[in-house]
Amino acid sequence: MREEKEIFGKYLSRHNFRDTPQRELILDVFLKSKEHISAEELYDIVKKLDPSIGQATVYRMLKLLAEAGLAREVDFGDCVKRYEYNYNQPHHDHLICRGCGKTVEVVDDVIEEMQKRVAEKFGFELTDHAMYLYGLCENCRKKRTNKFVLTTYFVF
Amino acid sequence: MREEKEIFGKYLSRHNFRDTPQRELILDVFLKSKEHISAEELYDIVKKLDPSIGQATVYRMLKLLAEAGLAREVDFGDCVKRYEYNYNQPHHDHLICRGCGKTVEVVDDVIEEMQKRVAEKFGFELTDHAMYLYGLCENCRKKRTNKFVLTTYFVF
DNA sequence: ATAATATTGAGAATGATTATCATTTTCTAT
DNA sequence: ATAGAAAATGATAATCATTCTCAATATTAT
Ligand SMILES: [Mn+2]
Ligand SMILES: [Mn+2]
Ligand SMILES: [Zn+2]
Ligand SMILES: [Zn+2]
Repeated sequence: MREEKEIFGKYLSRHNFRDTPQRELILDVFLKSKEHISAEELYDIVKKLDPSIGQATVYRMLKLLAEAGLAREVDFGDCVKRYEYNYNQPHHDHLICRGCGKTVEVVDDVIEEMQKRVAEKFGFELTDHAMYLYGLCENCRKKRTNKFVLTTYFVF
Repeated sequence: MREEKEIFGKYLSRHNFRDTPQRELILDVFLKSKEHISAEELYDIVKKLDPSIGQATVYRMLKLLAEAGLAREVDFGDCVKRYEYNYNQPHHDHLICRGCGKTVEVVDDVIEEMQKRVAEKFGFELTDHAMYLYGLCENCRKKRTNKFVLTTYFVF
């Protein structure tokens, strides 16, 4: 909390950007927010605390946070940019349930290593990657099965 | 070519969809097109052959092709849906150059296997995944290096 | 305090995609 | 071949997240 604000403060002065109450408020809310928040979701919280804040400011701020290394952008496949806390966090990928949207953060060293090798095999130097594993969580699998049983039961 | 048209014809009749000259033309063009084509790009080609065709029809047709299993949707991270030929094709992922956009189709059995295991470890049944490896191709790395050398030369 | 510069909020604009709807086309049963 | 039901089409409007524009305001270094 304290440390992140310092990091961001340094980022601002390093770029001759200015410290404003809007930026401070948005940073506070972001740091307290749950993971994978979208600009709209963040804006909804922020405007309750200060209705005068415009949504463009929230969009702009999230971009700054990503540039400052405090946030990472993710996209679970719906083309809505979501942001997660990224300061001193180890890299991870995501496992997402197609049924309920539940996400799990995962990382596998073998996969990470093989990705690098695959890239090198084709003369590429890997800079980054996007990996999203989609599936059905335990709960959603149960529901799916029940529905199927029910349907066939009625049909025949 | 012949086979794909048959597949699509069966798909149409199975769903009580109709065979139209627009659909035939768009299918023809899609089958001849280069990989990873967007709706707009396909529309640009199609409208030269038949200027009366609307772009909505092209969008609708690509959705049908994906449903019929003839096309697969991909998104290289810019939130533009692209479609690639998918009939009897083995699964593959993509390696994309951040410098020039060049793509390479890749697949790694170890990665595929580990993805399944990671999902299972968290109680998920994997249905599909999106994996995009981003990097710099050999050419772009050379350019990048040259630019860097030049810059530092001038700065110091 | 001042001037230079950055930031803000409102609203317009964007760009890819989808929805709407009146008109036209296809298919199927006569 | 023909009529009638159903589906498809093309033009256009709508959507949605995001970015842009710009006049008004705030911050910062002097
Ligand atoms: Mn995450
Ligand atoms: Mn491909
Ligand atoms: Zn679930
Ligand atoms: Zn390249």
